[in-house]
Amino acid sequence: MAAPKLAAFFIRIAGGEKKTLHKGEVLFRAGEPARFLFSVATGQVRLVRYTTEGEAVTIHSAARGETFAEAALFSDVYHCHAIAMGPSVVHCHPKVAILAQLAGHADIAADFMRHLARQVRDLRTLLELHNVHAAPERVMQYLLLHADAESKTVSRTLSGKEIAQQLGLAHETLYRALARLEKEDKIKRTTAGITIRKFSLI
Amino acid sequence: MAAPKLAAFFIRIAGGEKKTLHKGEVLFRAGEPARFLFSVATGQVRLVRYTTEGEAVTIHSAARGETFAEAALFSDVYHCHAIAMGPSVVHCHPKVAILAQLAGHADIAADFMRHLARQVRDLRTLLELHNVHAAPERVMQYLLLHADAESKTVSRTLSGKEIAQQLGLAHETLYRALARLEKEDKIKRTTAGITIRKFSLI
DNA sequence: CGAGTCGTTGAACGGAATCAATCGTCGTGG
DNA sequence: CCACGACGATTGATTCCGTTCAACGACTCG
Repeated sequence: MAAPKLAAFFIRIAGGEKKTLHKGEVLFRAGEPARFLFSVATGQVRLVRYTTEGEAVTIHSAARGETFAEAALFSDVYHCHAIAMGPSVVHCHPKVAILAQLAGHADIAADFMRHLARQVRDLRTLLELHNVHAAPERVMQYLLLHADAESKTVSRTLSGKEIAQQLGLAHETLYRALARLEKEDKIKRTTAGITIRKFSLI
Repeated sequence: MAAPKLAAFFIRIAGGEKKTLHKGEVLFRAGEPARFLFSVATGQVRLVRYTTEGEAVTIHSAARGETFAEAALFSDVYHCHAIAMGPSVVHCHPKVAILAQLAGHADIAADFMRHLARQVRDLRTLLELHNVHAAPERVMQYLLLHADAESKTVSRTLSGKEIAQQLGLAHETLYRALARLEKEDKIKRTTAGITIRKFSLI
């Protein structure tokens, strides 16, 4: 995923301040003036809208390393609520500073576009992955897409639960799929990560 | 979805030439120099990679109105293959022309960033939608997100099959979900579109 | 007037979610 | 330093519902 890179990009051009949230704390509400973009250092922040009946509709769950509210750059107010799902730390990047940088430096603007385009591509790939119905197959393709080309290994940067959430699987299903793939000798699990035995992307 | 708007944006700044593809025709291959960005006028184009074993991995299915290969802007070569899934017409937008416009006009660059950011937001929303497991609920939330605020109606711009594909559902399941929602009096289907009876987003 | 596609409903199967329980590890505080 | 709690990883049993296969009417387009 390119999200961590985008977070680094934000930090580089804006120098954000940190903010610590406890579980359930509201970072911003719909209608409030949009002054910051955010990146998640630790924890998880969920963006939700509410129906007139009070039912919540989740727009996005930003996990560790991901950014959110980029659209705030082009909007006066936020259009959803941001709520911490657990104890979390977020970086706040002032919108005006980012806009100034983007307007003043064509190379920085190009960088930003590159990062957005990459994120679009990654999201579409992930979305396509969700259309693979068989769990072991979906996991295998995820691993193929994320494996290092040289070592054919996916490092343990994300926990199993986090990967399962990305893949839209229950974590039990993910572990079962991994166990099955290992039994079929398609992957090998070590402390370092998961190594692919048979396949690799051209 | 914002994709159609992005397509219009491309056309506005680049003036693309049309290209007609028959089913199975290859638009570009991985490794070829990236000279164009594309938008789908009619039909459907699929982006795929292949494993060393020859197994196809779909990266993205670009439907009518959507754009693809935006990442080509920042890459010398394409990193996947593009294949028409059926008889299709695509607009080809010369990369150099777009880059020149983006570099020369800060307002156009800002437009492009806005469109990319919107697309990121839409994709994340769609991704989140896939985590709703119950089909009627998923369909309901899709309708809530896409309904016109005034009329509370989703117009029939996409066919049922296309919506089902977006939602990651078999089309039969979508129709069953719609039938059930209508029986529960939550929606009303007319020739104009689908009207939401009870809910609406704040 | 066919051919093809969309919309719709039925029946049966399979597999993922869910509930539940266990084990290991890490950090924390007493 | 150890007891405790929290959480990740793992496996088992059961339920449920979405997929799949199948069939049919309606509609459009050539």
